[in-house]
Amino acid sequence: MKWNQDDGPPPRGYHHGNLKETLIRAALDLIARKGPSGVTFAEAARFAGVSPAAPYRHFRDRDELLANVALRGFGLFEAALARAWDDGQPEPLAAFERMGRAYLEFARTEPAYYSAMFEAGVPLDDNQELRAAGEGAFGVIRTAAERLVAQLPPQGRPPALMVALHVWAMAHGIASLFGRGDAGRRKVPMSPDELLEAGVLVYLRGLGLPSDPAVT
Amino acid sequence: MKWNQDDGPPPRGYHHGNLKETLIRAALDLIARKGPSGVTFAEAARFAGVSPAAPYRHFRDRDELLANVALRGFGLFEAALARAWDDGQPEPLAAFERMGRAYLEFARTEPAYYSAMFEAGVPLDDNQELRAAGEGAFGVIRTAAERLVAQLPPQGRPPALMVALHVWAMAHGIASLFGRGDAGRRKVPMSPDELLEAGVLVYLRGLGLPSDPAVT
DNA sequence: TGTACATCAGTGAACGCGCGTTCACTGATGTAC
DNA sequence: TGTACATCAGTGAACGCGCGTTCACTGATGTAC
Repeated sequence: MKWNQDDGPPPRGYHHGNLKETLIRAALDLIARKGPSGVTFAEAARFAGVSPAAPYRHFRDRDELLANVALRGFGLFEAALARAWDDGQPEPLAAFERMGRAYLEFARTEPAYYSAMFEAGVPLDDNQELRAAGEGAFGVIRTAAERLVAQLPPQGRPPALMVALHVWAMAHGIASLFGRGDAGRRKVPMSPDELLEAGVLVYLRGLGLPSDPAVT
Repeated sequence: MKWNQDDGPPPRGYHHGNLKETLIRAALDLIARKGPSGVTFAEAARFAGVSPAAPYRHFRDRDELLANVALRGFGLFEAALARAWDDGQPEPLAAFERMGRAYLEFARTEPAYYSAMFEAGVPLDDNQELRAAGEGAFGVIRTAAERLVAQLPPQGRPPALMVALHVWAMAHGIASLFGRGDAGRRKVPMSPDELLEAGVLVYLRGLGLPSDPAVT
């Protein structure tokens, strides 16, 4: 599995041709097997079949490599959430629940990305691009929250930002406590999906949703 | 700060006398400075002022050291939650909110313990004692949820376990996304305490609480 | 109370290992003319 | 189209370092009698 680019002939010879990409994939593989702290430059290079000095042509250090993984992860995450939300079609509440399931599905099927994004301790402060990517993903949740809140009568509307943060926190909490296959995760008698769906429904009822009787 | 036991004269001479304790403190210090993956046997020994072989008299390996830290952390955590809950005095809803604040306070003031308990990847499967300690802490939340749920009319009671899991997930989500001083944490325009309190209140309202008009 | 002995807890030197990082280098690729 | 040259991307050898782990050892402590 060394030359696992999606297509095209395996590159050969002196120049790898696709090393940056391959190193990111190697990092994902290492995160999946040993956690974010198990990622080393040397082993990523070995995985890619190049000399240990080669990664320095593409990343300043290990942190920059991990930041790239997280950056890519946020992009995929945002796309997955946006696809599930689908602009609130056909109906915001159902779309919102669908987005919640997409959140957990991402955490479950891409634990390495999720880990790099939220648990690797990549500093957001000195990486504007990464911060923007994270906010892009959160923006999907926030937009969805705005649509939901807009269904409430104007005098009783909570801040959409707060609603988005609550839902994000619950989704992240469930994903991180119960949502992954790691040994060490707590076992509970309901699936993460059920747990999140029920939690969000209770929460939204607390907000007064659904308030429009025309909506099922 | 090498001989920082709480009291008593600094031990001297060939036998340290308090090494196990000191190694655990060293591990906490290292977690606080570098995260769980920054804990090494060698550096813990150096911190304690003993030879690198000494820790092997007390812990089989690094994982056993971290498991001990987590174990102790769960004990402190359970005590802090139980103290805040205070058997639901004077009134379950207020006590519940107090417990929520205690949760976040623990995560904020003892980030090293919190990290060892929830993020270090210490495997719960092969450590029955640790699992029991974790369940002990969760038991406090669960008991509190039972008391709250009992205030609802019998026909509309949700499972207390589910309620406890939802609240735990939200508290953990908030603590882990916004609740600590690390660089890399998201900044939001409300404090974690406010966010959790508001979230729990909305959630409980969704359950139908407070349902007893005699309770303020 | 004293003595002999077993056990405990820490020593310090040693080892192999993998990692991060640097360096002068070189093969391959792209481009100006 | 061909040639000269600059630039790019990877080499491979080397280094210092800290870690995990083992080992025979030894100082200190506890206990049987």
